[in-house]
Amino acid sequence: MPRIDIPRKSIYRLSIYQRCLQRLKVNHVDTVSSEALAKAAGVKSTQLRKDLTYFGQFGTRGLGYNVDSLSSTIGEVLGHNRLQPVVLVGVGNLGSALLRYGGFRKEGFEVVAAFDIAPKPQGRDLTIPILALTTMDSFIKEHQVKMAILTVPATSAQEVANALIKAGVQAILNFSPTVLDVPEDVVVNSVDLAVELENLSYFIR
Amino acid sequence: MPRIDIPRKSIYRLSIYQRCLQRLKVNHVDTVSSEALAKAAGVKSTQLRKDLTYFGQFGTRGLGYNVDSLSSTIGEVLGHNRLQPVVLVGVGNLGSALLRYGGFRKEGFEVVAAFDIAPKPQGRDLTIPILALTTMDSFIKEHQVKMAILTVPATSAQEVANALIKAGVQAILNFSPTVLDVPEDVVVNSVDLAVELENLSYFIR
DNA sequence: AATTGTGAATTGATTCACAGCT
DNA sequence: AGCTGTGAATCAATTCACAATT
Repeated sequence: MPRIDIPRKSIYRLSIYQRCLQRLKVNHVDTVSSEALAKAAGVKSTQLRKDLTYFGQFGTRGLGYNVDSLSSTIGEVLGHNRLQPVVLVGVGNLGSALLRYGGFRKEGFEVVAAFDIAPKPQGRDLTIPILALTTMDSFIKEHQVKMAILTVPATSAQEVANALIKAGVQAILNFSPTVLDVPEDVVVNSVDLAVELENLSYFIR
Repeated sequence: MPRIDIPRKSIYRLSIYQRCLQRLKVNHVDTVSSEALAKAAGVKSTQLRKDLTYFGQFGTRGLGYNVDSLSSTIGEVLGHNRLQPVVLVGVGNLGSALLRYGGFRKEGFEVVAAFDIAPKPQGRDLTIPILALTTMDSFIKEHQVKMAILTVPATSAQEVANALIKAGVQAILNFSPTVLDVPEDVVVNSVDLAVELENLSYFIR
């Protein structure tokens, strides 16, 4: 696995290409040029081609890419052609909104359980069980969950992250406004809403 | 304003330093070295120092940085020492969760109004008015709003973005899973939850 | 003695330019 | 003729190494 020297950003863009391809598929387009796909994804065509060559050769010179096959190849590369179980920890405002947000499922992720210190009765519209934090470790081990969404307050984020990792979680999508300290074989993507806003405010005159 | 050749990522990190400084302030620490602050922010000390020099010299050699003054300098640079009004468009699951999420206010942002095609009666716990999309343009102009949070479905994202920009919005925090096409004097930060998850799934073995 | 600030070196990502297929 | 794939060139960001300062 030469996963190590492929730019992180290329992997991100792969997801974006994937989404554009899906849209093309819906519109019954079956072939697309790097030029056209790149435009839809908001990047240069050379970048798209370079991104793809990290993983192999998927196009036909003179013609372009087959939408179906490129899409399934990218799916394979991203490792989500099978449904991936995910747990969510911290059922506050944001946490419960994410639980209700169905968008993950069609992208290949299934939130199989949510955990909270106060395991409130799940809302009528929720099918996902909200369980006590104390049962998290065994649940993760039993269901071999590798991914987690972290929506707890900043003060407990590190502690919960440690527990997740100890139980076997390898990737965390972190919404808590904290820098998590994790072993190097664990990946964290942080989404910090305040930081995003602050960043924007720099650019307005 | 030499805003143009300062790495975007440096600006992001500024926000993170800011948060760490805030924490130090609470703990009554009044001086910090680049080494210590960098560690808290999860970066190398040279990077922190380089980031800061884009804006000036704020430290004392042999000693470090004054927490208070560095924090207020960064606040100035990021342009949010005054309260910044923000509108939110699209009061679905995610949108209403963000409305309830109070975290923005203490970072200097105030969500002054929310808009939706179907202006549902605002929940009992919400003080923010939820208005009809048709009133958005005049509201934004009247209140001179420069920033918006976009939480509408992908299908209407571009259209709503156009309307926001036409009304005078200069920065958009976009949660819709779409690539927005905007004029170059408008900044967009996109948070795409599915892309973040997909990206993580690449890294788990 | 400690720690910042910064030019130079390095590493990494993007874009160019064109060779190679279909 | 058209479009991909890719080594080379360029551009950008990070890290190093150390001079400057308190």
